[in-house]
Amino acid sequence: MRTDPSNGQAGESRQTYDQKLEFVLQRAAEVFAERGFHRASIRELARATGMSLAGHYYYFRSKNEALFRICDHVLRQILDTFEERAKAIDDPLERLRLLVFTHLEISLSHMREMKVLSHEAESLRGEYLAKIRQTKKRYYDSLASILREIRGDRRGNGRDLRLAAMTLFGSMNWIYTWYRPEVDGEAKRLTDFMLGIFLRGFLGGEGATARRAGRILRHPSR
Amino acid sequence: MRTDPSNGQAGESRQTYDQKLEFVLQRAAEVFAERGFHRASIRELARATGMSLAGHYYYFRSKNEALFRICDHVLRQILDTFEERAKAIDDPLERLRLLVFTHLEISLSHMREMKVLSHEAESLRGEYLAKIRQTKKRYYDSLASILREIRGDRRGNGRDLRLAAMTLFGSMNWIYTWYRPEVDGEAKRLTDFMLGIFLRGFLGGEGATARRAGRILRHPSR
DNA sequence: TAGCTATTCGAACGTTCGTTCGAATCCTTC
DNA sequence: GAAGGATTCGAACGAACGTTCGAATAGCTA
Repeated sequence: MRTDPSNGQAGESRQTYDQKLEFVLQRAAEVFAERGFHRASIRELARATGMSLAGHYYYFRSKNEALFRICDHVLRQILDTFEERAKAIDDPLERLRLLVFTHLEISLSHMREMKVLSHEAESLRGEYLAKIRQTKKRYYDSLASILREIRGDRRGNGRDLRLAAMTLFGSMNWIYTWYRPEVDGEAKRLTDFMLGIFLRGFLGGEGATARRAGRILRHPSR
Repeated sequence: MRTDPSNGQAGESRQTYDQKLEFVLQRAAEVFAERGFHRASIRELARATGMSLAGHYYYFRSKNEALFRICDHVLRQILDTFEERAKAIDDPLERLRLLVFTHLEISLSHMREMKVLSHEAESLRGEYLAKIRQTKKRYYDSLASILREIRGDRRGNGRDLRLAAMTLFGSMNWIYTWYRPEVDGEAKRLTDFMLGIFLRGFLGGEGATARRAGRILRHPSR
């Protein structure tokens, strides 16, 4: 049995393994999203992939590892994409728009993985849970630091900042419970809407930053 | 075996039965909230109540019925409390504040039940699921109609209204994932904060309604 | 105290679960 | 076409699950 994907022989076979792993995890995400992690069995996963029950254990050590990989992958995808895109951006308002847009864009294109992440990640145990929480915290810190910068530490306190961040995360992470693509439009529209509500609310509609936010909200740069 | 609580003999014994049922469901909510509905077993519930495994089937027909009762009870509690309180209130801004406050107040005082409702209700099947969804829709319609009244149908469209309602619900329903009473304060503070963000954002900071909302937000009536 | 009903229990049933293991098959390389 | 690792499979394991059922107990009424 192969113990570590990176140890395999190089070339074509390596690629095939990674592709199949991705395929298996994608189907797993669909099954977990539809049925819930604990209710879904690996026998159902077998039905969804066309493989045998035992065959899946070639791609993950346990059901929990499969869950971890799904959660970790989509969470890192959001965080990495945001950090890559934000490298060239200094304006905190633009960085906030980028964070919201990236979050929503990946949420809509990976709805099932996001549902699994939001809904089932806390079922993880031990090291798996610790790693996911650590990445989530890194993500939260990114948002909090942007908000702190936007507000310029002139008003409010740390508790308000925490509430603001959680309020925004709540709006975004709740999407998987109601979003329907044919009704609700695409990521850009949702970004304009949710960022609009949040930013006007967060800045209180007064001051120079708020007026600049008003211009950005009326003429979004992307 | 008793088939319907309301058929029992009257008086003390009746009261005892209802009290014990409430006790059992409260413990069940704690276990379901902590472990998740599918992972939690009735044997664990037995450990939490001090009763035997079989004894629980005197209070509910199935594990699914227990879940339904928990969800239905807390959902109705929010809706009924809000409708009762809102009877005497005409101003839609005040009604919105009442809705948010009631939702948050009951969320904080029944955090475990709310977590079960938000997290596990979609695991229900058949008639149970239909009933919960129906009540949720009634609740959504209440909010949507208030928002429509506030906006006065002057701007935006039905889709925007839907997004606004879901954005607000998202902020409120996400609370169970992060709320810590010693850090985040009580329902009134959360209401002022979340309603403030949402209302300024929803009204766009312009027009007479927005100015009136500004006054209400600065001098909350409760 | 006797009798009746409400309440609780121990024990078991059939099912499904995650996981393991040795064998079978596939695919590449020589 | 033989060799050898990569990949897949059938079959089975023990454990845990939701639910049932008849018996036992508790508590009230007569």
